[in-house]
Amino acid sequence: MTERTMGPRPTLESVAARAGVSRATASRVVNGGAGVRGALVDKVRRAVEELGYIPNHAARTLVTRRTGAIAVIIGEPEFRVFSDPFFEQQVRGISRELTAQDAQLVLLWAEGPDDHTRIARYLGGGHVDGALAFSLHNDGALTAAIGRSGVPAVFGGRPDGPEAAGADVPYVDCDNRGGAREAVHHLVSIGRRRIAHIAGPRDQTSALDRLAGFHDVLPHADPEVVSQGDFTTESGARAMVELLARRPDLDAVFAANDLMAVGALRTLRERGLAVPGDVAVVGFDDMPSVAELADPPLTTVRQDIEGMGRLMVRLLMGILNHDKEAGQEGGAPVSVITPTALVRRASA
Amino acid sequence: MTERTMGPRPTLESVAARAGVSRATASRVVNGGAGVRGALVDKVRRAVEELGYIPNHAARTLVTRRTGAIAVIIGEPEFRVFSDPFFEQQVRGISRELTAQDAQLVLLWAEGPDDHTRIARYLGGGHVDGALAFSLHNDGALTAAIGRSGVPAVFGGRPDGPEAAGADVPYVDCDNRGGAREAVHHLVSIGRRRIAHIAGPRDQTSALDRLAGFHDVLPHADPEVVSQGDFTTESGARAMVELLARRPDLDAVFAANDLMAVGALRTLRERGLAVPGDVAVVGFDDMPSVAELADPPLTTVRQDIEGMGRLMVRLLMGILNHDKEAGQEGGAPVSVITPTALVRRASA
DNA sequence: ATGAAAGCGCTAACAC
DNA sequence: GTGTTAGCGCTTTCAT
Repeated sequence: MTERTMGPRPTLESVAARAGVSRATASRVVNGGAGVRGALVDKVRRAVEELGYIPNHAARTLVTRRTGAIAVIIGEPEFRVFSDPFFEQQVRGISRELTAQDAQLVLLWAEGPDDHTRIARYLGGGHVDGALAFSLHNDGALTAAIGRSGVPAVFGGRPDGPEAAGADVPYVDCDNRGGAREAVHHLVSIGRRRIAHIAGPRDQTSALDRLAGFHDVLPHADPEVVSQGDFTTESGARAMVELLARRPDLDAVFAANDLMAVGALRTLRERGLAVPGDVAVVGFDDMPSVAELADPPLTTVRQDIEGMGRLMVRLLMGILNHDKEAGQEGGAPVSVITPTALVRRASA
Repeated sequence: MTERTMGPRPTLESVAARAGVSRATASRVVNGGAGVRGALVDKVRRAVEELGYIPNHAARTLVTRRTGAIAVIIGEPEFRVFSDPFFEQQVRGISRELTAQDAQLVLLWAEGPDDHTRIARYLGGGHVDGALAFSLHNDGALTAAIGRSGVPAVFGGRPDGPEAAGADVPYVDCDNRGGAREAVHHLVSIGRRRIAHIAGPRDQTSALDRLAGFHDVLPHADPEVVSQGDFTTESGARAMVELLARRPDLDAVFAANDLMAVGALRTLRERGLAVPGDVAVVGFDDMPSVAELADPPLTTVRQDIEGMGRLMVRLLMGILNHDKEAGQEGGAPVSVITPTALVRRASA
């Protein structure tokens, strides 16, 4: 490696000197070179190359008031947030889009209430330009802390709770309600009439919205046909047992996510019921290694999780640029609801 | 919320003014207050409180040349890095220790070769004080890029490949070889004599070291008794089939990780062989939701994964502080090998 | 113990 | 187009 005995790191000053221009011109070139004669642009570029110049981030931030970094805040009401494939996909989408926009991802892991103030301070400290957070349950305090910090933020999933009530925070979520409607419609369209629902946690908006979609199509459904789960496979199996006890004659079930649908499949198999022959099953999410590998493969509602992650970034960037230009609060923040699509496989 | 119509954010200047001291004194107080009269300390503290002053990070970094941020670099030769529970635990340990040290975690996700230069540039750009990376396979280029950047780095797992050869990079790893020895010793001590090994990928040092440990205890083992796996449950099951074909009389098997041990358990069960009656099985890792829940529960070698994550941070911080004081390269970087412990359960 | 002042590296008016 | 200049907010000698 031909590494010149690197003294102190080269500064814009040294680049300018070497190129025989002023610091201002050097700066212009480094930042795109608009309004600088081609000859000089070349000269400066060469100097940058030869010196191995890399702009000093702190100095730049100090004057521009932009850090180029975005915080991704992970609350952890549950164990295993990261192992969750849903989550991983979303963070991956975020990471990719951030990279594409040349921004950095600062990971903030909130493990408990003590961390809320720490995070609020951090956000308030101007370390990042904006924040991305997720609407998990029990995170009212975190949501509030983020709001208080004054840093623009976008949520993944529709926020809930009193803190979010009038707040009108921008978020990205899939059309949970519409997707659920489509799922139930599908069951109706293939002739099912005694349709049950395995609902997700009552403190997660996605679960509530899916339940609402179910009721949109079946407004007169008996409360007995909806059983409560918690998004785990186990709970799905248990809920299916309950439903079967209450309604032995049911001919279809819509589970609020794939994992619970797989649990239901298990119970059904144990009882010797054929799917979809006796009971048709529809899930939600279209989790890669879940829906496709289920037995039988799961008909489910797909959502573009990675895309939602990317969208969160774009939305945030939009808000940041808007803020910059419009000075004060521009138009109300606009949330994005992404479409879902029914994926037909063998289970319904 | 009593929020004064916040104009521009308060600066040290305004704090000093309000406290009736100089900026220098205010700065001293903000940074611990050493060598400042108690009365003044109080005054300044109060001003900070009243104004809601938060130090400007960029300005501070500009003069101190310290960012207070550490990069965590995630290479991704495989799909599903983050879903890996091993990985999650380690990152969690890192995150916790970083928080404890009041440092920030900047996540760098390297998805392909194109990202190497991007990452090298980022590291070289002085955005972070140091970096943490992992020794996955096929990451020679990444490792090299990190090295070239000149930023102090600590690896998780013993690095491999030509790039790491003479480089002598600091790393944190568990005593894979010693742990493997202990596992095999245990099998010997309970009277097993025909012991086989299911090895992990040949391009991962952890797998190689475990294999070496196996040979330490059984130097004359026939090559036939070691079968190749890739750390997945599936591969463990297949490897067990092979071993059984080659050595129908084997009475014990040491798998290089828990997942493969579980696979072996499955094959054994299918063949109607009792564990540990006919064949004793030992794994490696003591993965929470794997070893304990296996049937029968797995005897395995435990390593403190989260602790290793924390150690990576401490080691890095040690290097950073050392660099700062000693000016130039201090003593050679010292890696840490953490101890393992055999956990006896039912399988051996 | 405290203050005055220099300067970290950069961008952005503003002049030319 | 290009250069000059004034800070951004902070830490840190260096006097006092």
